Formats: sequence, structure tokens, C-alpha cells
Amino acid sequence: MIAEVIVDVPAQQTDRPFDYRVPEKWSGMIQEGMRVTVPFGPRKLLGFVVKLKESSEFKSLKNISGLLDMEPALNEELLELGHWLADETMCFKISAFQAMLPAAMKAKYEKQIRLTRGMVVSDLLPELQPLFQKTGTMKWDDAQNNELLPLVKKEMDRGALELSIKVSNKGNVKKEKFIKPLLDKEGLITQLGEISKTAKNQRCIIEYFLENPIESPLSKVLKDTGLSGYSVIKPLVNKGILHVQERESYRDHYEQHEFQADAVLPLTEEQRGAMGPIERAVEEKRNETFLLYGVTGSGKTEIYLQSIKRIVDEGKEAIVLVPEISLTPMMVTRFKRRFGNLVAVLHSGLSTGEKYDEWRKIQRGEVKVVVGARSAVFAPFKNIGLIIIDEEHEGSYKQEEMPRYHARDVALKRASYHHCPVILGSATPSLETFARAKRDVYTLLTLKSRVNQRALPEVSIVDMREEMRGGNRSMFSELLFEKLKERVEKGEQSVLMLNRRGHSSFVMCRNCGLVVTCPNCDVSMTFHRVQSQMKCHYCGLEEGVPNVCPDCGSDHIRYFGTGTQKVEEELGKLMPHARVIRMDVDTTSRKGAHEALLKRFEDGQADILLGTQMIAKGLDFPKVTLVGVLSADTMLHLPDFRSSERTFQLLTQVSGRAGRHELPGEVVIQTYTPEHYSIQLASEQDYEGFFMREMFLRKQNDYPPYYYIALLTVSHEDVLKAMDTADKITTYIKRHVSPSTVVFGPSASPMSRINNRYRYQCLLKYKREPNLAVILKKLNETYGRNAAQSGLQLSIDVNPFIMM
DNA sequence: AGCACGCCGACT
DNA sequence: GTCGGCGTGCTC
Repeated sequence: MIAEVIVDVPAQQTDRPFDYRVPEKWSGMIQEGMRVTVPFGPRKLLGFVVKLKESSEFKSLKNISGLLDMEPALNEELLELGHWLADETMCFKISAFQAMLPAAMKAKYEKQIRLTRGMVVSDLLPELQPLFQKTGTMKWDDAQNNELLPLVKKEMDRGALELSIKVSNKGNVKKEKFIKPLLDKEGLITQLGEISKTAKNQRCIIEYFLENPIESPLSKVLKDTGLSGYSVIKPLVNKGILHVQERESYRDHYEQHEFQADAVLPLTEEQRGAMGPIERAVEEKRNETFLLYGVTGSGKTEIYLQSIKRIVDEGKEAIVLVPEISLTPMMVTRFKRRFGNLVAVLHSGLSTGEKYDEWRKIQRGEVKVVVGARSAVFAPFKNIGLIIIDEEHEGSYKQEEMPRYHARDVALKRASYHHCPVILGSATPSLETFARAKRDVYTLLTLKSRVNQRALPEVSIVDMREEMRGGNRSMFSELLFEKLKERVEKGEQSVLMLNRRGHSSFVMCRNCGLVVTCPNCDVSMTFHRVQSQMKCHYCGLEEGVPNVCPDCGSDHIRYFGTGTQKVEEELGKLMPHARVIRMDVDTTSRKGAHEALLKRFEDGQADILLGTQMIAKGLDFPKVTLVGVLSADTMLHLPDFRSSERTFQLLTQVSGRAGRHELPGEVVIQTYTPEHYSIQLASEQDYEGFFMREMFLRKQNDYPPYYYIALLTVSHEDVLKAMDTADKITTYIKRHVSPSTVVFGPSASPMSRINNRYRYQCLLKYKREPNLAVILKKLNETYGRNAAQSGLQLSIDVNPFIMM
């Protein structure tokens, strides 16, 4: 038998199957989708079997050298999905396959030295013999560190030793010892009498099993008895008193938490109205896409939960995608309470091992529901009954690295394979989605009212230019400051949002106007107060703050703009009594910090929660009655056609944070452009008004959803090379596309230089471009080919989410 | 991506 | 004469 293998080399020239012979001993075991190790040139690599066949065109085949899986890592559906993903996003097949699996299943390559076949340990130099005694191999690094390489070299020249590469899983399966008594109560008591009085620890263990005569994990036994190490147990096992068995176990991130089952909430009339069509689609196994369009607080999650319940009762599985930042303990708790241990959770807070274990639970069918961020869309379920994408409009569903996929597209693809419905949920759907719902491509389900009948909060817009003219130079308008003070006095909570981290956004010389910019990226650097450092948010460069202007030598250096740190500082001055929690990338980077801060706020340990966008999503605190947006326009003027849409969505989302419970809520939006439609309409919570307005503009400018777009970015350390190549690419495209396609460029990218690489781009807008795949593939081949040598990088993003 | 092969410059 | 620079091309 012959296997076609995609090898673990992400390069243009190796992005095709290579044929290998399957050794006789594995012919019954090997299956498509399994990971294997294969010799590739002088190396040994991981590869995926994509096809099994009887014969090969190729004459001198090598053998597959090892199996890494007992079950296919990718089942038939996922294997096919991988090919589709590679085609669709223009990425290498190997990258597509790896993206669908947990990082733990990537290859770990270890150089090692091994005894040549036919050699025995005693043939070696005496110094080396003990090292090879056990396994006949040793790690290359160990040999190097212990200065053994000269000896090893000698033996290698003689042919006694040889170099080999060990290929293994990056992550490993956790094994745990389980201990149980082999004797009954009587027997244990007898043994207790026979053990010497000095063996205190052994007696302690026996006494433990007298009280708990059941099998327990070793870790539990040790913890309960306060002893440490297996060495205490071993003699008892040897005497035949205890029995030990090593078994696989799962690392459980939520081990410490207990989740009490909760009751199914009664649905409102409106919710039931939305449930009906979903239930019917589920019943009829119809591949229908729903847009569940409901204001914040309208009870979308309960609809998800009850739809999933039906699926699970029928023995089918469900995938729920949630944006990374909304995957809060609150959200997890809600699912765990309803579905207990039938839920797997996948998010970035888990360790590699924990993610691997959740994946294995899914693959083995031990769980029926997955709640997770973007990559959970690849959950290896075999019988999917429903896929849900919450906060459908969120940008985090689009992966910005190599397989540049959108989870929504993958979900729709998988749903069509499984003949199951998809629910897209949002209070502010993306224009693309809402347009499709209006054209009946998706079924629109609307939830107009909040579950508890709470009115939407009252929103005030403050014109900061007026404030400025009125002599208020602080970052708080009078209105916001008054309201904030009032809340603090009343003991109610407020949320303040500013979508910028750091202290001030930039540092400028007032004498010559120089702005401190990153030497690698041509973007202004951000001042961070705590470390008293300038940071580049794109390449991560950190530098000290200049005392004098590096250009003109003037000491009139001033900090401009406002960051979360500066707001915190000013709040401290203006309202010394208010307790503030600041939440941004800097205070939440430590694992678990995010949760801890929110918990503190929830427990009422602070009056004000100050943060960046991350506080805008999904949080639900009963005591929050005021939401302040310090500067609504920060993201409005970015060179991206979606900036209005994103501003509208963000403002609508934060506004929804206020007054979700008994107390009525208020929102204050500060802005320098109060007349802008996305700010006006967000304050009125008028999604449909915004939709109409924005659609008109998109139509005028040939943007999605009227046109599809593809963005090609060329980067090179040399400006001329980058410009020149972008020019050639643009010319090529112009010559080959159909007349209805519009090609822009080449132009400097809005981020003209990142990490010392100059960036030029070319943009295409098209309605139907039958040649697109061929053209892009061709470009990828010609310019991606010698990427390493020429230093040129070409990135192709079909349907980009961020234009920069 | 690695790694070998291979063809031209400055050295024991 | 050789060691070593990195251009070119191959890996079943």
C-alpha cells in the first residue's frame, strides 16, 4: 500500500503530497488523516496521510517510518475541510492541518545519537557505555553539554553510532497513578499489626484506605494524608497490600470550581417565537443560517442553551463560538451549569496540555458541547447538530495569521456538511450578515425587547469642543464628572471606557513638533507611566523617555493624548475617595488577572471600572448605572472602511452595559465629532438606521457587502524592492482580471513600515472574479517561491477584516 | 524550510 | 593547491 503524505515543511515547493510505502505491519492500521513520521531527504519529519492508494508513479519510494496516531487526527470531514481551507485562504496544506489541531499535536523534533543497528553497548568506548545502557540512545544536547561530542564523533566515524531525529508530539498525555487496596478491612487491620512501628508513613496510608476503601488518584491520597512522593506507597504495593494502575487523565482547568445544575429559564413570547424556526430546522436537519438579531439583554444566550439542549437530547453535538474576551467565567459557568461535564471549553487561558485534553474529550465523544473562541470551530465532532456564533460581528473571528480564515465561513462550510443549522447572534450584526438576512439568504429572527423589560439606557452626547471652549481642559466633561461623582456618593458603580492603553498616546516636542516614533515601524510610540518607558504597540520595542527633543534639543517635551493610566491618575486627583480598577492589556496580561479584576469589581470592591475595549463586551454587573465613553472618536478616523461600523458597534455594546437590572442606566459619550452618524445613531440605539446609512456609503464606494475585496501586502526591508514588486503585482493583476473588477494600488500601506519592513499594498474589489483563485495562486507561486532568499514577503488576505 | 551540491575568491 | 562563500535545486 502507498500513502500520500503532506510533510511538515510550510513552503511553496513542498506544498504537495509525497508518496511513501506503508510497511506491511501497518497496512491494516494506517488510515487517512493520521499523522506519521517520514524520511524526507536527509531529515525525518511529521506528515499527514491524505490518501491511501495501491500504486505510485514514483519509482524509488521510501517507507513510512512511524505512526503518531492510533486514530486519525483528522477525520474524513476535517481532512476535506483542510484542503478547502488551504484553497480558500491561499495557505499551505500543512498550515491548514496544523491550524485545525491543538498545538500539542505539532511535532517536536529532537536530535539524538543512537547505536547503529547490529552494534551493542559493549562495542562502544567505555566512557560512553553507561549512557547508552538503558535505551541505546542519548540526546544530542546532553552529549554537547557534557563535552562528549568528540567521543561521539569518533564512534560515528567508526560507524558504531549514528545521528537520528526523534519526532514526537509537542504535548503529552497526562498519566496518573490510581491506588486501591487489594485487601478487605480485616486484611488491612491484620497488615497494620504486622508493619513495624517505625514505618509511620506506611501505617498512615493503610489507615487512610481503611477509611476510604475505594480507588483514588495518587495525588488525592498524598494530599489527604499530607505525605509526599510515591516512595511511601511503593513498599505497600510490593507487599501486595495496595494495587497501582497508571491511567490517562485529563488536566481540568475548572477543577477548583463547582458548577451547580441550574434550571431552564422560561422563555418570553418573543424568545419562543425565535426558537420555533430553529427547532424546526434542527428537526428537519436543514442547513439553514439564522441571524438572531436581538438587543443586549434580550436573552440570546438562553435561546442558545435551549436549542443546544434539544440537540444533545438527540445524541448530537453543538459548537458554540464566543469572542475570546467574552469567554468569561460567567459565560463558562452558564454552560457548565446547564450541561455539566458534557461541555468542553477551549480558550487562550488554557495551557497547551489543557487544550489538548479538551480536544481529546471532544474527539472521543465524551462531551457533546464545545464552547470556545475562534479555533473551536474545528472541534472534531462527528455528528454536529448546531453551530452557534455569538457576537457574530466581532473581529476576533478572523484569524490574522497564516490560515487567514474567518470562523463564520468555516462554520457555514461545516454546517453544510452536517446538514445542520447555524445561528449567528448579535445586537449589532456585521453589514455583510444583516444584508444577507434582508435578502433572505439568512433567516432573520428578531428580539426587540429586553427580557426583564428594562428600558434601554438614556444616552447623552457631550461635545468636547464646547467643553474646551468653555475652559474645561480636563478629560472629563462637566456632565460626566457630575454623574460620576453622584454614583460614587450613592454607592453605585460606573464603567469608563477608553480604547487606548498606556499613559499618553504620544510624546511630542512643542518646539519643533517632533513626535517620538518607533525606529522600526514609523508609528508613534506610546508612553507608559509605570515603567516610565516608551513602547511601540506594533513591534514591542521599549525605549526610555527622552528628556530633550532628539531632533532640536529643546526641553519642551510634552505628553499628548490620553491613556488609561493617565485617566486613572486624574481620577485619583479629582476624586480621591473613588476606588478605581484599571483594566487593559497591561494589567491583565498575567494569567487569571482578567478574572480577578472583574471579580473584585463584581464584589463591589471598587466604584469605577476603567478600561479599554475589553470591558465593552458581555459583562453584566447589576450595580452599574453609568457608562462613560471618554473619547468616542479614537477609532473613527482610522483609514479603514469599517471604522464607522466598528465605532457604532462598540458604542452600542458599551451602552448596553448600563442598567441591565433594577437600577436604570445612563450613558455619557464624549466626542469631538458629535454630528457623526455612527455616534448619533449609536446613542439612539438605532441599528437599522445605521445599517441604511452605512450601506448607502458602502454602495457608493464599492465596498462590502456590495463588493468582495482582497488585499495583497508586499513587504521588504528595502523600500524600492517593496515598491517595485507591488507595482509588478498590481500590473499583473490589472492585466488578468475581468473588466468589472477594480484594482487599486500600488500604494503605501496605512502602516507603512513595521519591524523595519516597508509595506506596499494592492487592493482588489470584485463582484465575481472567476480568475481570482488562479491569479492569486500564480502570484503566490512566483513571489512566495524565493521568499527566504530575496527577503520579500507577500501576504494575501481574501476578505480582510482589518485593512491596515 | 533544511540540506547538499557546486562553482569562484583568499589563504595554509 | 584547499577552505569556504552562498546561489540553485531537491526532497517520495
